[in-house]
Amino acid sequence: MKQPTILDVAEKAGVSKSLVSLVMREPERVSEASRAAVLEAAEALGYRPNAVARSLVQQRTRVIGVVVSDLHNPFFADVADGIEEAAFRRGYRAMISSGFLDPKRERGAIETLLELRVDGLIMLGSMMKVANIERVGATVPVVLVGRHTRSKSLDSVGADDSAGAREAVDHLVALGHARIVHIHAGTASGAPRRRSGYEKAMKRHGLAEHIRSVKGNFTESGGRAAMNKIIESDDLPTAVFAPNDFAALGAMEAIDEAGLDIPGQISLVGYDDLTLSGLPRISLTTVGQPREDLGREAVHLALERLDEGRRTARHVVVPPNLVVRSTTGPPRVGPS
Amino acid sequence: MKQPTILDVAEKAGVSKSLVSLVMREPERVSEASRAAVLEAAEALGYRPNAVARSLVQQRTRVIGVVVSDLHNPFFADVADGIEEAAFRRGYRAMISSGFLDPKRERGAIETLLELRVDGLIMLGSMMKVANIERVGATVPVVLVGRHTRSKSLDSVGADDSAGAREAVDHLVALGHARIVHIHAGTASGAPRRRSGYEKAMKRHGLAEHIRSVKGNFTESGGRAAMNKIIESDDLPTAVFAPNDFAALGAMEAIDEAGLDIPGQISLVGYDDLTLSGLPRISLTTVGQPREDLGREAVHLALERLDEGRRTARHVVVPPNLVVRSTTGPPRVGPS
DNA sequence: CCCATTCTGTGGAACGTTCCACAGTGCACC
DNA sequence: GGTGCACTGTGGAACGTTCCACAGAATGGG
Repeated sequence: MKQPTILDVAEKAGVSKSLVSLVMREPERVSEASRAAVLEAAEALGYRPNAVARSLVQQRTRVIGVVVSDLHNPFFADVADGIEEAAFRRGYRAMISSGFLDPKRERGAIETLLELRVDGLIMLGSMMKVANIERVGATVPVVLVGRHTRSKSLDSVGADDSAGAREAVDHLVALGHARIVHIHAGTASGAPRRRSGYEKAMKRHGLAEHIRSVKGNFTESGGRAAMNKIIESDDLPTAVFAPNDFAALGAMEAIDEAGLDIPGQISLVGYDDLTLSGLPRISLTTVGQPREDLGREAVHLALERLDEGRRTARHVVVPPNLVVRSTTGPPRVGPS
Repeated sequence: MKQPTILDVAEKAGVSKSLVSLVMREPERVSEASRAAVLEAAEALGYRPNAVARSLVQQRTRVIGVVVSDLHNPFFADVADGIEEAAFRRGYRAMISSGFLDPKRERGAIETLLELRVDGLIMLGSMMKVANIERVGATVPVVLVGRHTRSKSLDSVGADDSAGAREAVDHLVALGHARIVHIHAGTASGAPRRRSGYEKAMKRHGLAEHIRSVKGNFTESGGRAAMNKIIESDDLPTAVFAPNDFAALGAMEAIDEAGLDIPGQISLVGYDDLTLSGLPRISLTTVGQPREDLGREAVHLALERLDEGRRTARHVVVPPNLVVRSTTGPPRVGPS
């Protein structure tokens, strides 16, 4: 059970510990003979370098901490994939931890990661206040994903939610819709931009009078409740723009239950392009984000600070893309 | 950027480093006065214990490594949640790493985790050969989740796939089905048991002559392809039992496209009870597994070895439960 | 043939903790 | 009033690496 150390290898190979260390790190700088002896000894003993000891002396772990607000959200899983991939390629690894959709537990996860001395921190869909995160940013580089900020100390990367909302509205207007309602998700990560993007786009099309936002959130039940409220109101819109796919799914359920037809009576647009949104029975029109790119870009930002010494904040915005499926169509013409 | 150490705190508080350490670990053993002085100094400096140094001297990290074969599979996300939860409660934390559905990369993830000296390893849906994993088991406690093994050195926890398959068949037979086809997923994790469970249950019902397995796999496209083959064959069954929900979803698509009615003409049962299977438009009858329990049990097994010194392998089996939704119903009576 | 340079390899300090043996102080008890 | 014990606190060793200054041997140029 006790693992061999560098000293065991050195003894077995008949060399000093320093030489063993050198073989592990820069084999080309060691003579053929010693290198072979060391490698053979290491192999025979089943030696595995102790990253803990290395981290202690090097004052860095080559680990990037990733706090995911919700592991279940497939959106984050894709981003996390991109992060792991990119980190690995640059000689780092990612350590993923869940925030359990709770700012307190998220705070705890960060604290743990910092005690483990991760070199950088990437936050996916954080629920915490930016000011609190900024305090963390004083210790290690922090990158916010999917959340915009003007912070001077934090980096961020996210899709252009405002542009995404505009694309959604443009698409609906092009189909002939005017009475387009937005379900908004309050101040949640990215939600305000989607809302203002919707409002701006509506105005640009001269539809300011039809702007109407109903409070919901990023969950299925939130979308369902909001949609029910819309259905119960006396004027039914011809299209609904949900704040994300989960909410859209909830809205879809509410519409189905009300016996209304999608897209015949109500067109529906989501946001995020989850895998499940592409299932034939769902086939939701939605705004996609380049998820793995977001992850890769986040790693890149962290490493710029870590390895290249950048000190000023950068905020990267990537363009979203509309994915048209079967939940949108032209509105029914004339009075129903 | 340089973080304060225990020595900085000791100096500021005017005590020895040992005392600071003691305050951090067992505050009640320190006099009121010194404790206050130390805590105040720590707070003022923003001191955060260095887990790397602690791990080095304690020869343990209190971290459990989790290798997930595929982060996108929501099934694993749920299990991972249970793991993190249970680990945290017992004073450990989980470090999640992806295997990217590739044995080689899985192997790499394990190696990295071992270099970081995780105290235990939990493998979710591993793609590696058991023999290779057993070698790892010589170093740290390893728990296999969702995969059965008779290994003498590895622990495992999984649902009783055979019983789950039986429940599925029993349900279909109770509805009046006899021509029940199984889409099998070859030798993939858990698949053989589901298949043999199906066969045994069919025999028990005296339906041995109707046993029919079609090759598929655990993916949507695999389920779709298998279902298409079934549809093209000249005798259409009245019910299909898929190896998991993804495959069932693929089968559902194939059935929809063929213009057949579910459950009118074909009943469909999946396996895993993914969240998306509960969506109203999908509403798949499926066999559920207590996912978070699996995670909790896995942590428990690892900690039994770690903290209680168990040395013999344990294999825990938890019962699955059938979730009846809308894709199953009585077969159409008489000749179609 | 001597000196400078390159090539290999070495020993010790350092990283930031924990843990252990031990020291001093004060108090109760006989 | 001495003895023993509980209570607080201390200093040093240890954990397994990396890194640095340096040493000795080999090589090459003049």
